[in-house]
Amino acid sequence: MARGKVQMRRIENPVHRQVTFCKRRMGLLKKAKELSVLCDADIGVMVFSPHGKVYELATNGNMQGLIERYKGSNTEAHGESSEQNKPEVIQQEVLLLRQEIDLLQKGLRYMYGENDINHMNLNELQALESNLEIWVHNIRYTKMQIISREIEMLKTKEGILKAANDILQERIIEQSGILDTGSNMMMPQFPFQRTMEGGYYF
Amino acid sequence: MARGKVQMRRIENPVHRQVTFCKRRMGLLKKAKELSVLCDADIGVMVFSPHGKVYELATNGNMQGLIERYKGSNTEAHGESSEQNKPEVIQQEVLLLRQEIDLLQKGLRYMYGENDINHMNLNELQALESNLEIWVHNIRYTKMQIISREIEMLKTKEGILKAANDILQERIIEQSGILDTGSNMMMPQFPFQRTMEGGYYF
DNA sequence: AACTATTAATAAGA
DNA sequence: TTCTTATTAATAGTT
Repeated sequence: MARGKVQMRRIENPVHRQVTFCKRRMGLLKKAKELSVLCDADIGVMVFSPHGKVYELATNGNMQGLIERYKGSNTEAHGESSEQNKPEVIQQEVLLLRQEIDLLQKGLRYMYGENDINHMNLNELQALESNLEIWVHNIRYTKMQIISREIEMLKTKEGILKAANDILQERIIEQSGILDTGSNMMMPQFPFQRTMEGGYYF
Repeated sequence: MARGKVQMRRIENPVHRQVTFCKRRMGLLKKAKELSVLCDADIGVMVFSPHGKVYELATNGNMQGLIERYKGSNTEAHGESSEQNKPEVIQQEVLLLRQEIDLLQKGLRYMYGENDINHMNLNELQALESNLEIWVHNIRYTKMQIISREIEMLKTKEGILKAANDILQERIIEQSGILDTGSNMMMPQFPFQRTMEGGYYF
Protein backbone atom coordinates (compact mmCIF):
# COMPACT_ATOMS: atom_id res chain seq x y z
CA MET A 1 0.00 0.00 0.00
CA ALA A 2 2.81 2.26 -0.65
CA ARG A 3 5.32 3.15 -3.27
CA GLY A 4 3.46 1.17 -5.81
CA LYS A 5 0.84 -1.51 -5.77
CA VAL A 6 1.72 -5.02 -4.86
CA GLN A 7 0.49 -8.02 -6.76
CA MET A 8 -1.43 -10.51 -4.70
CA ARG A 9 0.89 -13.39 -5.11
CA ARG A 10 3.71 -14.94 -3.19
CA ILE A 11 6.67 -12.56 -2.96
CA GLU A 12 9.53 -14.40 -4.60
CA ASN A 13 12.40 -12.39 -3.14
CA PRO A 14 13.01 -14.04 0.25
CA VAL A 15 14.25 -10.86 1.87
CA HIS A 16 11.27 -8.86 0.73
CA ARG A 17 9.01 -11.68 1.77
CA GLN A 18 10.48 -11.83 5.25
CA VAL A 19 10.25 -8.06 5.71
CA THR A 20 6.71 -7.97 4.47
CA PHE A 21 5.83 -10.91 6.67
CA CYS A 22 7.11 -9.09 9.70
CA LYS A 23 5.37 -5.81 8.88
CA ARG A 24 2.06 -7.23 7.82
CA ARG A 25 1.98 -9.68 10.66
CA MET A 26 2.24 -6.79 13.07
CA GLY A 27 -0.40 -4.93 11.12
CA LEU A 28 -2.75 -7.90 11.22
CA LEU A 29 -2.42 -8.37 14.95
CA LYS A 30 -2.94 -4.66 15.50
CA LYS A 31 -6.09 -4.73 13.41
CA ALA A 32 -7.34 -7.71 15.37
CA LYS A 33 -6.76 -5.94 18.65
CA GLU A 34 -8.53 -2.84 17.39
CA LEU A 35 -11.53 -4.78 16.19
CA SER A 36 -11.67 -6.54 19.52
CA VAL A 37 -11.62 -3.33 21.50
CA LEU A 38 -13.89 -1.27 19.29
CA CYS A 39 -16.54 -3.89 18.83
CA ASP A 40 -16.25 -5.89 21.99
CA ALA A 41 -15.36 -9.10 20.21
CA ASP A 42 -13.00 -11.86 21.19
CA ILE A 43 -10.49 -12.69 18.52
CA GLY A 44 -7.89 -15.36 18.09
CA VAL A 45 -5.25 -15.23 15.40
CA MET A 46 -2.70 -17.90 14.63
CA VAL A 47 0.03 -17.24 12.11
CA PHE A 48 2.33 -20.04 11.01
CA SER A 49 5.41 -18.86 9.21
CA PRO A 50 6.73 -21.00 6.36
CA HIS A 51 9.52 -22.02 8.69
CA GLY A 52 7.13 -23.30 11.30
CA LYS A 53 7.30 -20.46 13.76
CA VAL A 54 3.99 -19.58 15.34
CA TYR A 55 2.74 -16.10 16.08
CA GLU A 56 -0.49 -15.76 17.95
CA LEU A 57 -2.91 -13.31 19.42
CA ALA A 58 -5.80 -14.01 21.73
CA THR A 59 -7.54 -10.82 22.69
CA ASN A 60 -8.77 -12.39 25.87
CA GLY A 61 -5.28 -13.58 26.69
CA ASN A 62 -6.18 -17.21 26.36
CA MET A 63 -5.99 -18.97 23.04
CA GLN A 64 -7.00 -22.29 24.56
CA GLY A 65 -10.22 -20.72 25.71
CA LEU A 66 -10.97 -19.42 22.25
CA ILE A 67 -10.21 -22.78 20.72
CA GLU A 68 -12.55 -24.48 23.15
CA ARG A 69 -15.17 -21.92 22.34
CA TYR A 70 -14.64 -22.41 18.64
CA LYS A 71 -14.95 -26.16 18.94
CA GLY A 72 -18.02 -25.71 21.07
CA SER A 73 -19.75 -23.48 18.56
CA ASN A 74 -18.70 -25.84 15.81
CA THR A 75 -19.88 -29.07 17.36
CA GLU A 76 -23.04 -27.47 18.57
CA ALA A 77 -23.86 -26.57 15.01
CA HIS A 78 -23.25 -30.14 13.94
CA GLY A 79 -25.21 -31.45 16.84
CA GLU A 80 -22.53 -33.73 18.22
CA SER A 81 -18.87 -34.24 18.87
CA SER A 82 -17.56 -36.82 16.49
CA GLU A 83 -14.09 -37.40 17.79
CA GLN A 84 -13.92 -37.21 21.56
CA ASN A 85 -14.43 -40.50 23.35
CA LYS A 86 -12.88 -39.07 26.48
CA PRO A 87 -14.62 -38.40 29.78
CA GLU A 88 -16.86 -35.66 28.52
CA VAL A 89 -17.64 -34.46 31.98
CA ILE A 90 -14.12 -33.29 32.58
CA GLN A 91 -13.78 -31.77 29.19
CA GLN A 92 -17.01 -29.94 29.70
CA GLU A 93 -15.62 -28.67 32.94
CA VAL A 94 -12.57 -27.24 31.23
CA LEU A 95 -14.81 -25.64 28.68
CA LEU A 96 -16.95 -24.03 31.32
CA LEU A 97 -13.98 -22.79 33.30
CA ARG A 98 -12.45 -21.26 30.24
CA GLN A 99 -15.69 -19.68 29.12
CA GLU A 100 -16.07 -18.22 32.56
CA ILE A 101 -12.60 -16.80 32.37
CA ASP A 102 -13.36 -15.34 28.97
CA LEU A 103 -16.46 -13.66 30.27
CA LEU A 104 -14.69 -12.21 33.24
CA GLN A 105 -11.88 -10.91 31.14
CA LYS A 106 -14.39 -9.22 28.94
CA GLY A 107 -15.81 -7.59 32.04
CA LEU A 108 -12.36 -6.35 32.85
CA ARG A 109 -12.14 -4.50 29.60
CA TYR A 110 -15.14 -2.43 30.53
CA MET A 111 -13.15 -1.20 33.46
CA TYR A 112 -10.79 0.59 31.16
CA GLY A 113 -13.32 1.76 28.62
CA GLU A 114 -16.18 3.06 30.65
CA ASN A 115 -17.45 2.61 34.14
CA ASP A 116 -19.87 -0.14 33.39
CA ILE A 117 -18.71 -1.72 36.60
CA ASN A 118 -21.75 -0.25 38.24
CA HIS A 119 -23.90 -2.48 36.12
CA MET A 120 -22.19 -5.66 37.20
CA ASN A 121 -23.42 -7.86 39.97
CA LEU A 122 -21.56 -9.24 42.94
CA ASN A 123 -20.43 -12.42 41.24
CA GLU A 124 -19.24 -10.57 38.21
CA LEU A 125 -17.24 -8.19 40.35
CA GLN A 126 -15.74 -11.05 42.24
CA ALA A 127 -14.67 -12.70 39.02
CA LEU A 128 -13.32 -9.39 37.82
CA GLU A 129 -11.10 -9.19 40.86
CA SER A 130 -9.63 -12.61 40.26
CA ASN A 131 -9.01 -11.67 36.71
CA LEU A 132 -7.10 -8.54 37.51
CA GLU A 133 -4.35 -10.59 39.02
CA ILE A 134 -4.17 -12.90 36.07
CA TRP A 135 -4.05 -9.97 33.76
CA VAL A 136 -1.36 -8.24 35.77
CA HIS A 137 0.53 -11.49 35.94
CA ASN A 138 0.59 -11.87 32.19
CA ILE A 139 1.96 -8.39 31.66
CA ARG A 140 4.48 -8.84 34.43
CA TYR A 141 5.63 -12.12 33.02
CA THR A 142 6.28 -10.65 29.61
CA LYS A 143 8.16 -7.72 31.08
CA MET A 144 10.22 -10.04 33.21
CA GLN A 145 11.18 -12.04 30.18
CA ILE A 146 12.43 -8.93 28.44
CA ILE A 147 14.28 -7.71 31.49
CA SER A 148 15.88 -11.07 32.14
CA ARG A 149 17.11 -11.16 28.60
CA GLU A 150 18.52 -7.67 29.01
CA ILE A 151 20.35 -8.57 32.19
CA GLU A 152 21.72 -11.74 30.66
CA MET A 153 23.14 -9.75 27.79
CA LEU A 154 24.70 -7.22 30.12
CA LYS A 155 26.27 -10.01 32.10
CA THR A 156 27.66 -11.52 28.94
CA LYS A 157 29.20 -8.19 28.04
CA GLU A 158 30.64 -7.96 31.50
CA GLY A 159 32.22 -11.37 31.14
CA ILE A 160 33.78 -10.44 27.82
CA LEU A 161 35.19 -7.24 29.22
CA LYS A 162 36.58 -9.01 32.23
CA ALA A 163 38.28 -11.56 30.06
CA ALA A 164 39.70 -8.73 27.99
CA ASN A 165 40.95 -7.14 31.17
CA ASP A 166 42.70 -10.26 32.29
CA ILE A 167 44.46 -10.69 28.99
CA LEU A 168 45.56 -7.09 28.93
CA GLN A 169 46.86 -7.33 32.45
CA GLU A 170 48.88 -10.41 31.67
CA ARG A 171 50.34 -8.58 28.76
CA ILE A 172 51.43 -5.71 30.98
CA ILE A 173 53.03 -8.04 33.44
CA GLU A 174 54.86 -9.75 30.62
CA GLN A 175 56.11 -6.51 29.20
CA SER A 176 56.98 -5.19 32.64
CA GLY A 177 59.16 -8.23 33.11
CA ILE A 178 60.90 -7.52 29.85
CA LEU A 179 61.41 -3.91 30.84
CA ASP A 180 62.58 -5.00 34.29
CA THR A 181 61.57 -1.72 35.89
CA GLY A 182 59.69 -0.90 39.08
CA SER A 183 56.74 0.31 37.14
CA ASN A 184 54.60 -2.41 38.66
CA MET A 185 54.16 -0.13 41.64
CA MET A 186 52.09 2.17 39.53
CA MET A 187 49.95 -0.46 38.00
CA PRO A 188 46.30 0.10 38.66
CA GLN A 189 44.57 -2.58 40.63
CA PHE A 190 42.78 -4.50 37.92
CA PRO A 191 40.61 -6.29 37.53
CA PHE A 192 38.28 -4.49 39.83
CA GLN A 193 36.81 -6.23 42.78
CA ARG A 194 33.72 -8.18 41.99
CA THR A 195 30.72 -7.35 44.06
CA MET A 196 27.06 -8.06 43.95
CA GLU A 197 27.35 -11.47 42.41
CA GLY A 198 24.28 -12.62 44.28
CA GLY A 199 20.99 -13.64 42.80
CA TYR A 200 18.41 -11.38 41.25
CA TYR A 201 15.23 -10.91 43.09
CA PHE A 202 12.54 -11.29 40.50
CA MET B 1 -9.02 5.93 9.42
CA ALA B 2 -11.43 8.23 7.88
CA ARG B 3 -13.33 11.39 8.59
CA GLY B 4 -11.63 11.78 11.89
CA LYS B 5 -9.69 9.63 14.23
CA VAL B 6 -11.39 7.04 16.32
CA GLN B 7 -10.62 6.48 19.97
CA MET B 8 -9.47 3.01 20.82
CA ARG B 9 -12.28 2.06 23.07
CA ARG B 10 -15.53 0.22 22.79
CA ILE B 11 -17.95 2.01 20.50
CA GLU B 12 -20.96 2.73 22.66
CA ASN B 13 -23.50 3.34 19.91
CA PRO B 14 -24.75 -0.18 19.08
CA VAL B 15 -25.48 0.66 15.46
CA HIS B 16 -22.09 2.18 14.87
CA ARG B 17 -20.52 -0.73 16.67
CA GLN B 18 -22.28 -3.26 14.53
CA VAL B 19 -21.39 -1.46 11.31
CA THR B 20 -17.78 -1.08 12.32
CA PHE B 21 -17.69 -4.71 13.37
CA CYS B 22 -18.84 -5.74 9.95
CA LYS B 23 -16.46 -3.49 8.06
CA ARG B 24 -13.40 -4.13 10.13
CA ARG B 25 -14.06 -7.84 10.33
CA MET B 26 -13.98 -8.00 6.58
CA GLY B 27 -10.84 -5.89 6.57
CA LEU B 28 -9.16 -8.16 9.08
CA LEU B 29 -9.94 -11.31 7.13
CA LYS B 30 -8.76 -9.66 3.94
CA LYS B 31 -5.49 -8.68 5.59
CA ALA B 32 -5.06 -12.19 6.85
CA LYS B 33 -5.58 -13.63 3.38
CA GLU B 34 -3.13 -11.17 1.89
CA LEU B 35 -0.47 -11.96 4.44
CA SER B 36 -1.00 -15.62 3.80
CA VAL B 37 -0.64 -15.30 0.05
CA LEU B 38 2.19 -12.78 -0.01
CA CYS B 39 4.33 -14.49 2.58
CA ASP B 40 3.36 -18.11 2.16
CA ALA B 41 2.06 -18.41 5.72
CA ASP B 42 -0.87 -20.35 7.10
CA ILE B 43 -3.22 -18.25 9.14
CA GLY B 44 -6.21 -18.97 11.28
CA VAL B 45 -8.52 -16.26 12.52
CA MET B 46 -11.44 -16.71 14.88
CA VAL B 47 -13.76 -13.82 15.61
CA PHE B 48 -16.43 -14.14 18.27
CA SER B 49 -19.05 -11.43 18.14
CA PRO B 50 -20.46 -10.19 21.44
CA HIS B 51 -23.60 -12.09 20.59
CA GLY B 52 -21.76 -15.36 20.21
CA LYS B 53 -21.63 -15.60 16.47
CA VAL B 54 -18.39 -16.98 15.12
CA TYR B 55 -16.56 -15.77 12.04
CA GLU B 56 -13.52 -17.65 10.96
CA LEU B 57 -10.82 -17.86 8.37
CA ALA B 58 -8.35 -20.66 7.83
CA THR B 59 -6.12 -19.94 4.88
CA ASN B 60 -5.49 -23.61 4.38
CA GLY B 61 -9.20 -24.28 4.48
CA ASN B 62 -9.03 -26.29 7.66
CA MET B 63 -9.24 -24.62 11.03
CA GLN B 64 -9.04 -27.92 12.87
CA GLY B 65 -5.70 -28.58 11.24
CA LEU B 66 -4.40 -25.20 12.30
CA ILE B 67 -5.62 -25.74 15.83
CA GLU B 68 -3.85 -29.08 16.01
CA ARG B 69 -0.73 -27.45 14.66
CA TYR B 70 -1.03 -24.69 17.21
CA LYS B 71 -1.42 -27.14 20.04
CA GLY B 72 1.45 -29.18 18.74
CA SER B 73 3.81 -26.25 18.56
CA ASN B 74 2.71 -25.25 22.00
CA THR B 75 3.19 -28.54 23.77
CA GLU B 76 6.21 -29.74 21.87
CA ALA B 77 8.22 -27.33 23.94
CA HIS B 78 7.13 -29.21 27.02
CA GLY B 79 7.86 -32.56 25.49
CA GLU B 80 4.34 -33.80 25.90
CA SER B 81 2.73 -36.27 23.64
CA SER B 82 0.53 -35.20 20.78
CA GLU B 83 -2.48 -36.65 22.50
CA GLN B 84 -4.12 -33.48 23.67
CA ASN B 85 -7.39 -34.80 24.88
CA LYS B 86 -6.21 -37.62 27.10
CA PRO B 87 -8.32 -37.67 30.22
CA GLU B 88 -5.22 -37.26 32.33
CA VAL B 89 -4.18 -34.14 30.45
CA ILE B 90 -7.58 -32.59 30.79
CA GLN B 91 -7.81 -33.52 34.41
CA GLN B 92 -4.45 -31.95 34.98
CA GLU B 93 -5.70 -28.86 33.24
CA VAL B 94 -8.71 -28.61 35.49
CA LEU B 95 -6.49 -29.07 38.48
CA LEU B 96 -4.16 -26.30 37.40
CA LEU B 97 -7.01 -23.93 36.66
CA ARG B 98 -8.54 -24.62 40.04
CA GLN B 99 -5.25 -24.18 41.83
CA GLU B 100 -4.70 -20.89 40.08
CA ILE B 101 -8.12 -19.63 41.04
CA ASP B 102 -7.63 -20.81 44.58
CA LEU B 103 -4.30 -19.09 44.88
CA LEU B 104 -5.66 -15.81 43.62
CA GLN B 105 -8.63 -15.95 45.91
CA LYS B 106 -6.39 -16.66 48.86
CA GLY B 107 -4.28 -13.66 47.95
CA LEU B 108 -7.35 -11.49 47.74
CA ARG B 109 -8.65 -12.63 51.08
CA TYR B 110 -5.28 -12.18 52.66
CA MET B 111 -5.03 -8.70 51.31
CA TYR B 112 -8.36 -7.55 52.52
CA GLY B 113 -7.91 -9.05 55.94
CA GLU B 114 -9.85 -11.88 57.45
CA ASN B 115 -13.12 -10.93 55.82
CA ASP B 116 -14.75 -13.51 53.66
CA ILE B 117 -15.31 -12.17 50.19
CA ASN B 118 -18.69 -13.77 50.01
CA HIS B 119 -19.93 -11.59 52.85
CA MET B 120 -18.91 -8.30 51.32
CA ASN B 121 -21.20 -5.73 49.77
CA LEU B 122 -20.75 -3.77 46.58
CA ASN B 123 -18.95 -0.85 48.17
CA GLU B 124 -16.55 -3.13 49.96
CA LEU B 125 -15.83 -4.94 46.76
CA GLN B 126 -15.19 -1.70 44.95
CA ALA B 127 -12.81 -0.67 47.69
CA LEU B 128 -11.14 -4.03 47.36
CA GLU B 129 -10.64 -3.44 43.66
CA SER B 130 -8.89 -0.16 44.33
CA ASN B 131 -6.74 -1.75 46.98
CA LEU B 132 -5.83 -4.58 44.68
CA GLU B 133 -4.67 -2.19 42.00
CA ILE B 134 -2.64 -0.18 44.48
CA TRP B 135 -1.22 -3.32 45.98
CA VAL B 136 -0.18 -4.75 42.65
CA HIS B 137 1.22 -1.39 41.65
CA ASN B 138 3.32 -1.11 44.78
CA ILE B 139 4.80 -4.55 44.35
CA ARG B 140 5.54 -3.87 40.73
CA TYR B 141 7.08 -0.53 41.54
CA THR B 142 9.36 -1.98 44.19
CA LYS B 143 10.49 -4.75 41.90
CA MET B 144 11.15 -2.29 39.14
CA GLN B 145 13.30 -0.25 41.50
CA ILE B 146 15.35 -3.29 42.38
CA ILE B 147 15.72 -4.30 38.78
CA SER B 148 16.57 -0.80 37.66
CA ARG B 149 19.22 -0.62 40.33
CA GLU B 150 20.55 -3.94 39.19
CA ILE B 151 20.76 -2.83 35.61
CA GLU B 152 22.30 0.49 36.57
CA MET B 153 24.98 -1.33 38.54
CA LEU B 154 25.68 -3.67 35.68
CA LYS B 155 25.99 -0.70 33.37
CA THR B 156 28.31 1.03 35.81
CA LYS B 157 30.44 -2.07 36.04
CA GLU B 158 30.50 -2.20 32.30
CA GLY B 159 31.67 1.40 32.16
CA ILE B 160 34.37 0.78 34.74
CA LEU B 161 35.61 -2.27 32.93
CA LYS B 162 35.67 -0.42 29.64
CA ALA B 163 37.64 2.41 31.18
CA ALA B 164 40.00 -0.09 32.72
CA ASN B 165 40.39 -1.64 29.32
CA ASP B 166 41.29 1.67 27.77
CA ILE B 167 43.88 2.42 30.45
CA LEU B 168 45.43 -1.01 30.15
CA GLN B 169 45.58 -0.69 26.43
CA GLU B 170 47.29 2.67 26.64
CA ARG B 171 49.75 1.16 29.05
CA ILE B 172 50.53 -1.61 26.61
CA ILE B 173 51.06 0.86 23.82
CA GLU B 174 53.34 2.91 26.03
CA GLN B 175 55.41 -0.07 27.05
CA SER B 176 55.54 -1.32 23.52
CA GLY B 177 56.99 2.05 22.56
CA ILE B 178 59.65 1.70 25.24
CA LEU B 179 60.43 -1.81 24.13
CA ASP B 180 60.48 -0.58 20.55
CA THR B 181 59.57 -4.00 19.25
CA GLY B 182 57.07 -5.14 16.68
CA SER B 183 54.97 -6.83 19.32
CA ASN B 184 52.05 -4.55 18.49
CA MET B 185 51.27 -6.93 15.72
CA MET B 186 50.20 -9.47 18.27
CA MET B 187 48.08 -7.15 20.31
CA PRO B 188 44.53 -8.32 20.72
CA GLN B 189 41.86 -6.07 19.33
CA PHE B 190 40.56 -4.39 22.46
CA PRO B 191 38.33 -2.87 23.53
CA PHE B 192 35.69 -5.07 22.05
CA GLN B 193 33.10 -3.67 19.77
CA ARG B 194 30.11 -2.16 21.51
CA THR B 195 26.80 -3.57 20.52
CA MET B 196 23.35 -3.65 21.90
CA GLU B 197 23.34 -0.13 23.24
CA GLY B 198 19.60 0.14 22.70
CA GLY B 199 17.06 1.23 25.23
CA TYR B 200 15.31 -0.83 27.84
CA TYR B 201 11.68 -1.57 27.42
CA PHE B 202 10.18 -1.22 30.83
C1' DA C 1 -25.00 -0.39 0.53
C1' DA C 2 -22.28 3.50 -1.73
C1' DC C 3 -19.63 7.31 -1.48
C1' DT C 4 -15.37 10.20 -0.16
C1' DA C 5 -12.54 12.76 2.94
C1' DT C 6 -9.24 11.32 5.96
C1' DT C 7 -6.47 8.43 8.52
C1' DA C 8 -3.67 4.26 8.72
C1' DA C 9 -0.80 0.83 6.69
C1' DT C 10 2.99 -0.17 4.31
C1' DA C 11 6.62 -0.78 0.05
C1' DA C 12 10.73 0.89 -0.92
C1' DG C 13 14.79 2.91 0.32
C1' DA C 14 18.34 4.10 3.76
C1' DT D 1 15.64 -4.63 12.54
C1' DT D 2 14.30 0.11 12.48
C1' DC D 3 13.26 4.74 10.50
C1' DT D 4 11.47 7.67 6.96
C1' DT D 5 8.50 8.88 3.24
C1' DA D 6 5.65 8.45 -0.84
C1' DT D 7 1.66 6.09 -1.90
C1' DT D 8 -1.92 2.97 -1.62
C1' DA D 9 -5.55 0.85 1.25
C1' DA D 10 -8.89 0.98 4.87
C1' DT D 11 -12.55 3.06 6.81
C1' DA D 12 -15.65 6.84 9.71
C1' DG D 13 -19.14 9.57 8.86
C1' DT D 14 -22.54 10.72 5.53
C1' DT D 15 -26.00 10.10 1.89
